[in-house]
Amino acid sequence: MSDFNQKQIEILQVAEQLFAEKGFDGTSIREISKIAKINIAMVSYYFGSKEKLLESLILFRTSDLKMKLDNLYDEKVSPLQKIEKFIEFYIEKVNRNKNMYQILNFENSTKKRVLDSAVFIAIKKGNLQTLKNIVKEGQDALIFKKNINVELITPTILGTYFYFNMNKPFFGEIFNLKTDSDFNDYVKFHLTKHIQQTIKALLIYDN
Amino acid sequence: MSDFNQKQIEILQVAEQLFAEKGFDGTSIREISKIAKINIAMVSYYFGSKEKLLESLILFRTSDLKMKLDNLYDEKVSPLQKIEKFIEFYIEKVNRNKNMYQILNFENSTKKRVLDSAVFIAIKKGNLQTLKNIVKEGQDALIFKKNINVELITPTILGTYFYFNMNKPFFGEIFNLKTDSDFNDYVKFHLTKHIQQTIKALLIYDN
DNA sequence: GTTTAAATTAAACAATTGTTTAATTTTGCG
DNA sequence: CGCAAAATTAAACAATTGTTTAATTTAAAC
Repeated sequence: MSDFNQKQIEILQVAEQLFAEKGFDGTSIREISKIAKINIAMVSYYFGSKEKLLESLILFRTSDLKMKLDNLYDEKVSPLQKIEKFIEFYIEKVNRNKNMYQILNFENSTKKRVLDSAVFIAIKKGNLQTLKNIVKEGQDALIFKKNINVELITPTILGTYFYFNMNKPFFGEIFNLKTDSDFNDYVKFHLTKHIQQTIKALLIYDN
Repeated sequence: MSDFNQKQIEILQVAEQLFAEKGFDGTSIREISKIAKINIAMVSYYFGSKEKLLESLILFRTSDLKMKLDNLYDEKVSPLQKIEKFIEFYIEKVNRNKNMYQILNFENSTKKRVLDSAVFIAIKKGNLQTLKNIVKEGQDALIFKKNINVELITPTILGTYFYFNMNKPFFGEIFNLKTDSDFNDYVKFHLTKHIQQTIKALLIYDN
């Protein structure tokens, strides 16, 4: 497993925050060092380089990104409730790790760094399979309609969340969300519900 | 209006491409100059600074970002068809200006630069109003259900698109999209349809 | 307490950054 | 042509970047 000592973890946490706020290229080692209250040489000493610091951060957080949604499949609840729970867990998890996702989303779209996408593709495929199982169960029970493009459900779930998050100033204004707490509450109680309703409608309504 | 000469436009186009690919901080003026085949001093000469180059780029593209969807409101088509057209136009426009949106999305989430969000908030509010008009029309005609959180529809429309775009490697693999042309075709014919179906279901299906 | 390895430091390193300067070339107009 | 403004250039600039060095301090083991 990831064997980082306390000092390393502190550095990683500061780096995570700054990378999310200002981007990898927009963050300097001196800035990280200053906030983490360490000497600039410590980053190279512990991680080797700035690039490897990012790799270590991803390694450090990867376990957090893995969803344990498989148990959902066995539960004795209706497919509809499984979908609701799937979305609730997903949004909650992504929202808890929003800084890491912010970093990954950007570094992934950027052509500068090639972060090992094989790991993340594997995770995404796992989550997709879980979703496929639930959808199939709902279709077999004649609750969900046929001809569902399951692969595009996750983009709608996470995309809605990310777009909402990326446009914090706009939605903060029109929904009058002043603090981070207000924002998180809105995500938890209203945005999650919107996404649940959207996906449920998509799965059920046959036009 | 924006009075940029041909040389300036060439620089802006190169900058747009590179900023989208590598981020603002990840792109150097020398890199832009090299590709645009100009002297590095020309950027300062024409735009003042790198930061102002970004501002000029935004100014240069802002008119492209404005949607002319208002005419949609008057058309003699059903609210359902208006929604379909709204989404089709929206996705088409965003996809055509994807580089600019990529830049704006990132620079907007970053706490480093404060790009004048007032302009974009105004644009977003305008689009939102158009959508509200359509939804209200559908509700009055008893086609759409009551209690729709219209503000969250755009996040679902654009969020789905952006998430799909941000994860090009993943979706390229599972959908076997090898070229950019394949990708654009998938967006145009399948992703757009998915989003249309999703929003229509959300507007109609009452659980 | 001595010794050895790990941790920490300040300083220097070369490379790259955005920007400016000052000189030269090109352009357009009378 | 002659001339003034605009465009273009190479060079230098100071600042910041990531990284390394070599010396010092701290910690742990014997």
